[in-house]
Amino acid sequence: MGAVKSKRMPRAVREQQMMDAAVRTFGQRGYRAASMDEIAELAGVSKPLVYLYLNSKEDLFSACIRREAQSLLEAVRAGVDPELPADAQLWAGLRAFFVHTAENPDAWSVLHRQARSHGEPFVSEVGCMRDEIVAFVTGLIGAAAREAHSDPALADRDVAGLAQALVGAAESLAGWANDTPDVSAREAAATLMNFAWAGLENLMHARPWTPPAA
Amino acid sequence: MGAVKSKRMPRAVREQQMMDAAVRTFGQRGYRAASMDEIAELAGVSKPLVYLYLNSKEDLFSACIRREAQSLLEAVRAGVDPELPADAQLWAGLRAFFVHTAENPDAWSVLHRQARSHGEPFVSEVGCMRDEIVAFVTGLIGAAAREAHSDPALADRDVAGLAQALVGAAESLAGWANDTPDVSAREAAATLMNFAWAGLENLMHARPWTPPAA
Amino acid sequence: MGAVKSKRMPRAVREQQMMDAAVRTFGQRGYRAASMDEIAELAGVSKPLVYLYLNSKEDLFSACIRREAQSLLEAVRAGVDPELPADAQLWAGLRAFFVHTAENPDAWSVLHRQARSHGEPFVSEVGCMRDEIVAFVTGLIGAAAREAHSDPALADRDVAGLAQALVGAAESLAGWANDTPDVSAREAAATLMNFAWAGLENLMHARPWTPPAA
Amino acid sequence: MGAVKSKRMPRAVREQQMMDAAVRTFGQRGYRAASMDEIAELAGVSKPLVYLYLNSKEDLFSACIRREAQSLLEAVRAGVDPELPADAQLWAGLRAFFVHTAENPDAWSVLHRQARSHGEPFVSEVGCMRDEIVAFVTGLIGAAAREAHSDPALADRDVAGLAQALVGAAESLAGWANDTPDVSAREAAATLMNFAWAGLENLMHARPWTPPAA
DNA sequence: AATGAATGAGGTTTCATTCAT
DNA sequence: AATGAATGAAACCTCATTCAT
Repeated sequence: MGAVKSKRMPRAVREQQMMDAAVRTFGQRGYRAASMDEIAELAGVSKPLVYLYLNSKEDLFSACIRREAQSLLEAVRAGVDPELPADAQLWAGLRAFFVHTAENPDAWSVLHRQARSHGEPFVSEVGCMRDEIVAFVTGLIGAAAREAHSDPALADRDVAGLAQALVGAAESLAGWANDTPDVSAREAAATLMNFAWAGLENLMHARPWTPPAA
Repeated sequence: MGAVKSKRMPRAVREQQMMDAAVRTFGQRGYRAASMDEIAELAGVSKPLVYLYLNSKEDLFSACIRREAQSLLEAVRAGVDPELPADAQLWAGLRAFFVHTAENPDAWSVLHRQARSHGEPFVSEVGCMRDEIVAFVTGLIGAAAREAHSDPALADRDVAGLAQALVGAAESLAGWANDTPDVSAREAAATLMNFAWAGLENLMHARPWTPPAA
Repeated sequence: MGAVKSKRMPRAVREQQMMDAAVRTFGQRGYRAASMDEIAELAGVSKPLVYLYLNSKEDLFSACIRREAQSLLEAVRAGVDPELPADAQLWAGLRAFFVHTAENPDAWSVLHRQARSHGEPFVSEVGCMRDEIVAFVTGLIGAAAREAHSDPALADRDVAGLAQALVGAAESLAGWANDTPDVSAREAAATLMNFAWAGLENLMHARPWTPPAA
Repeated sequence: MGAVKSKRMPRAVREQQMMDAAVRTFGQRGYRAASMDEIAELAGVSKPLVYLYLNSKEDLFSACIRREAQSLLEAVRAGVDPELPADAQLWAGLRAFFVHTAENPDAWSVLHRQARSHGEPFVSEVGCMRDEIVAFVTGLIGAAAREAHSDPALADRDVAGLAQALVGAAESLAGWANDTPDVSAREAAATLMNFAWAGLENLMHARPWTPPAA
């Protein structure tokens, strides 16, 4: 099943193999339901080696979260060209995001579903990554507003709200796209972009929707 | 702690007590980490009684999912007045949704986080509820389009995508509102409405954002 | 092997059976080498029941220490008649002590050997019992000195030193008597009494041995 | 931490380093709780080297027992001058004993506590040393009796009992002195000498304590 | 209607020990 | 002379589940 069982690998390589197996197992079974036995077997090593290198189930899970969070962040960053206009950057970033989550569904499950359902060491860990993404998006939205000479200038609070909603919707759509056949990354990105860009424009041109008198 | 320990309750009441305890425990600990011991203790009954009434941990979890899904659906339906215009209906539905998730955070955790991370019997169960909500929202969007004499008519596929994105964003915001202090249900609803309505209007007036040449 | 395997005993009885098995196992194998599996089997129950009733290996060991320390103390106290003269009381106490340690060699091993080699929760626990015994002996020696109208009065510090040496020697002899065939409790007691009483008399008559000029 | 990590030492030296580390670890943690990992690390070598030189944990422990037993015996022997009178020899031997055990508490813990709590290969090993010490003391007591023209001659059996009690008391006091702050080796030796010499004199002058009619 | 007593199965973790270089 | 890589076996502990009343 797992990787070809080749013996006596250098530590760094084995560690990556173990984390690959761990991400797959955690992503599919969840943190609690995943067993170290299964992870070790999938990695093609014995359980004690997993403990020798990665210390404990908790540490292993944390390591996975950090590795995959880094990987996702880098994928998004690598996908955008900072020379382009803001809407093109956002579009590129969303595509990169959905492509990455589609290509690494277990990693996405670890980051989005499992890490958030299992309490404190982990929630913070993904929280950091999410904050970085939100900051990135916030920057893009701000830049877009300036490019459009938005008048009156978009309030910071509105920008933040938009960014939160956008990232939230993206997270949710990623899960949906993964779980639903025949939804391509590009399609998910386009749907969201449509949604998001419209909201942006309306806000920038001071045409917000207002609640009826409560 | 749990309910006052009074003996000899009719079955229906006891069952509800057990499910209350179960929802709380599942919501906070997760499906795997929750133990039948803890649930029984919190419910103020012995473990065999839980098994007598609810059969197994899996059945108990399913029962919780169904009960809470129903409860959420009813809350949303009860919140909207079908006589109002579509945007007012949407606004009311969102508020009802966010109020309910804020008032029942454990139930929301069960539906949104725990049920979706634990494989097949459960994922389908929440899937049904979600489909009903999506259908409901789809209906609203369609109605809104007709009210606006949208021309050309909004494609069904676009409506579906929008509804998905809207529901996804709502789900995401519900978690965010629950986890973040000082975010009221009303605020979450307004943020999302702003976001959503703008996208809707743009689409209905045929001003979609189009991707640059791929 | 173990107790007859009779099912559905009341909790208190089962607990005693488990502790009997535990004392035997801990006494013979040592704290670390004893396995909960072995204890459970010897007690004729399954391992989970041991954990249900006694919580953890550490708690089980502590419980054994406390029970056996109590038992030994009571045996010694029951053995002496406070109406008798001090030397007779000492003699009776020693006999009771050696009889008890001979009849419960595993318990004595737990108290004297195992508990003292395994760090802090346990060392204090036996320390308490030992202190009670030392106090008891100190009282007897003081009484003996007064009965003999010791002149000059025996210094408190000397009494304490004697009591420590006496108890230490008794502890040591108990192990020796248990490990050596053909040494009766009575014989051990007589040897020690001989040894101790002589020291007492010399001290009481102010004939201490003095080191040569260092 | 452990020895400075210098490579390519001759085997004999490395072996001593390992045994130093082993004695320290066994003495503090106990036989079972000590891990070969810890010993190897403390010795500044890799685990396979420990196995290459010392074969197994059991062999390593045995080797420690033998080395430390020898060391203690030699210390005691070196402390006494056979030209002196018997009481001076006893006094010197006790001092040497207590000094050695105080200076090597881990070694003493190995010999007195750990070796005796872990079954057969080890118990015999320390038993040998103990027998040598008892024989040595027996000789001294006999000599003292002869010097004193003890009349009637002290029965061999009494001498043996006394020697056992003396050695037992010494062992016990050694532990007590190590565990109790502010008890010097000299003080422990004096306490015991006082105790012992009095008993000896009484016996030699045929003034034994006799139990009341049993 | 309800429970005290009990367990099979499986989880994480540690450890003495060996292999190949 | 020395070690990095690796493991079989067994330890402690937990949990869903049932039996007998």
